[in-house]
Amino acid sequence: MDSKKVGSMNNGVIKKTKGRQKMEMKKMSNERNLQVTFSKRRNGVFKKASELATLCGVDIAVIMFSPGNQVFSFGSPSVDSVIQRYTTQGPLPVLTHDLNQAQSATDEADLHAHLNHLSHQIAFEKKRSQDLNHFLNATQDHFWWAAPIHTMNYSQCLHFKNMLHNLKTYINQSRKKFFPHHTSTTNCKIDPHKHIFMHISVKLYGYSCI
Amino acid sequence: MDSKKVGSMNNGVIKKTKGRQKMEMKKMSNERNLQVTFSKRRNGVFKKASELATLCGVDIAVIMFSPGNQVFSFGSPSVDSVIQRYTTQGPLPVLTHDLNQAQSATDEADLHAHLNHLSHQIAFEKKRSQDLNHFLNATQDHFWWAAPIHTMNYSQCLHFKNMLHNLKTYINQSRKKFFPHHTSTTNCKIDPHKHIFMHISVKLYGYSCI
DNA sequence: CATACTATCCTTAGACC
DNA sequence: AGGTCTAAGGATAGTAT
Repeated sequence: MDSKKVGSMNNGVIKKTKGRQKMEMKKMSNERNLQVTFSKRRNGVFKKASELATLCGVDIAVIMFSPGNQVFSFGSPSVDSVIQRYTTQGPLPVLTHDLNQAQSATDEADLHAHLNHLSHQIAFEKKRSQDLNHFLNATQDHFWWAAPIHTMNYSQCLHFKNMLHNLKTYINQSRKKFFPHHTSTTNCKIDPHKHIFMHISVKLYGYSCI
Repeated sequence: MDSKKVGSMNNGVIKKTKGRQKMEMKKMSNERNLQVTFSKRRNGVFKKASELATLCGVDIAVIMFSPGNQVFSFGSPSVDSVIQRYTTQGPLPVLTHDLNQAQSATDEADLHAHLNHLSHQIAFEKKRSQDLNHFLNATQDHFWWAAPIHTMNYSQCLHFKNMLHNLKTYINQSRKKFFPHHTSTTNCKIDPHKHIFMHISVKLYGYSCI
């Protein structure tokens, strides 16, 4: 129904929805929003880089380290090839942009914030190591792709994506074959072009393997 | 005056203005437009990267080679620092850096040792995947398990079955962990932790493996 | 944490300077 | 090469799920 629309109507009163607001160019204070924003914008940057590579046929690499000290990268044709080319032929100071230089002044407040941040990182790593430990204990003979998604690099994700795509196809075939009257549908969304660094989603409602 | 508006009026005839058109995701044919687009989008990517660095406090590097083989780069705090960090610890997702603060030296040492141990295991898994990727790059083809199921031989099917079994186990694990009170089998999210590069979601309503 | 939604704001193709 | 303008399409902050 229409009533599902968020913020459009509420008790017959038009409620002001929170659209996009002008972004203040400084580090976000709200940790929660920061996380969401990072996730979104990270994909945004990767997408832009991918489009640029496709449209203009340029080689490009993007490397970033999240606040949690985790690495994310995108490369066309590959991160390593671009880096190698860069280190070989081009550390020439052609164009280095320093747009965000205004905040590079490190004062005591920054240092304090940094230390605070580091302790957060420690906590994060600790939790993460626990997750990994549990996982490793649980599956002695696991395959790489069964590892937590965030440990995969780009090519591994591609790999995984292809696997899921194929899996979906096969599942659909099997379902039709063995459950022709099953009305439910598999819902595996694989965006072919836009989000190449992709989001794939799989839900296991019921699975049985002989 | 209004007459300065480009394309709005021409000889008393409303002329269709050229707004932005939906972009076809392939290399642009027109050399001139390609050059212009590259210049615009290059700045766009740099801007996005800069905003991401500022808003979320991430270290990021962008390197690209124009069609004319010219280097453009952006880095926060610097391209080289990010590259170095990437080449040093990059392929390994975990690994911390040392702290100057000796607040909890014991915990830190413990944690570091633990992470080190885990990183070895991860490295092992990484190597496996790299070997696989290498082989697959050589053939420039799809991965065997990504091929239609009927082209698999017996051992491959076995392998695939194990893969699915593992996937299922892991998914269930994750579900129990993050949705302990979720009684239904719906919505099994692979969501071990933050910073997931992609989200997977598959519905398996019926699957049978030979 | 990821995602769906929507209102806003931003980016940019194409043409012109 | 850059900068301007316009209109369309894209990106995304905040929120709820």
